Amino acid sequence: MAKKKQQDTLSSEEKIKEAARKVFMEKGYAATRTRDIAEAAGINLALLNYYFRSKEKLFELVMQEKLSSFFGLILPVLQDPASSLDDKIHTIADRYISMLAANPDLPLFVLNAMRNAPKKFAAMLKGADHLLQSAFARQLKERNPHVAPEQLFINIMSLCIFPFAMRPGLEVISPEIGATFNVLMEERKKLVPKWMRAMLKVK
Amino acid sequence: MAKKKQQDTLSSEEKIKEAARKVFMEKGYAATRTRDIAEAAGINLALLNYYFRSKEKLFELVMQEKLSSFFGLILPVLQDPASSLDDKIHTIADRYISMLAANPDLPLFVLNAMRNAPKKFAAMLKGADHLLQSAFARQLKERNPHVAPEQLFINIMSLCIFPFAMRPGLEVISPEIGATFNVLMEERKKLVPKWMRAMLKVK
DNA sequence: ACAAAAATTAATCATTTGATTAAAAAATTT
DNA sequence: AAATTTTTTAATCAAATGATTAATTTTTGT
Repeated sequence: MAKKKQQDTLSSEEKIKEAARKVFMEKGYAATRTRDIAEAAGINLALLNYYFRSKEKLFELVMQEKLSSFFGLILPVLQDPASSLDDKIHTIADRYISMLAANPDLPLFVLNAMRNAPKKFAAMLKGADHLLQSAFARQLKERNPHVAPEQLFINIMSLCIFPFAMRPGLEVISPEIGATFNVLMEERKKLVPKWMRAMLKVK
Repeated sequence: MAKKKQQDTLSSEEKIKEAARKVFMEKGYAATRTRDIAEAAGINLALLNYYFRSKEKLFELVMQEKLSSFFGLILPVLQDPASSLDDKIHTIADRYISMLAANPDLPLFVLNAMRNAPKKFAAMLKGADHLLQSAFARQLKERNPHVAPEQLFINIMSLCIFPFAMRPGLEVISPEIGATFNVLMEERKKLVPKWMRAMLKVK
């Protein structure tokens, strides 16, 4: 109960943000009612607009946050010239799988955000473009000149992120996978680097 | 102009279905207004309810269709005991990449549908569960007893499908990828099988 | 303790939205 | 061609929804 006071003392503004994160992540922008958020936050509907002006502004705040945590995790790694390629691959796999195990709705939320508002997304990622000039791309190209580095970048993203996006479907086509999903993902922290090394040998 | 007559003669019911496919795929269920569909179909709003009773019924029709084309493509391959493992991998990669190049919105639509209505999705896929008892799973296990077959199943799905789901994001972090996306995907038809073979050697 | 500012609420508004109704138009049947 | 059925539309409804307003309560500063 050491943390109880802090929870109860959460400001209304923070309670609304917290509720907005939860509801927007679970249902997406269009399916979310501002009343749902107000109820989840335990505050009056008008208070939401008092603090955040509008549903859209509140959503952009949440989106900003989520995109930052999603890409903030990988961009510094890609651009680090000091670490080795193997290090980068290991770090990306390990961090992404850990983060997504704790935030299972994040992939679909980010994918939808990118598709529905590419302009806003581009604005938020200003300066983080030009993947192909990154240290990661250079190292991939050095290790395997036969395959375009963007292909291998797509691969590590796919292997780490997509399993979480397809989880609900996996649970239907194989209940066993549903039951052991977290174990499988934990295994992937070590497997993805091994698979990437194997793929890097392919011409 | 050989087909022109057929287009113009499209029945109202079919025009509505066609418009519903387009709008639902682009915007998702919640963000779609029945009026958008009516307008895109060039018919009166009331006619939509006359033929399809409700927005939800119309959506389920479209979802049924899309899920069928998405999974109908892979399930027979997985269960075919006659074809080799390499054949299966090649067929899946080739067909998925071709289909998704022609239907770029399909992955996100299917992922959202599975997450938002897993019950309905399960009902539609009745009899297609038990992936782990499929010929594909058995062949994976024979070829590489060290890695769980579900991991490799997840991998081929990820490598084929995820690139299309992340395309809008890729275009932002690397405009060059955006410009050459279709070429990259075409290359992947041959690369994915090579990568899968390489991964199958990993213990 | 009092005034001013900030936070919170109930009530309400204006639009949007899915759906229905009743009537008109078109097609089909007799 | 008259009657019947099917298709289509304009008008409208009721509920949902994002947002505002005006009043009340709470907090802060003096």
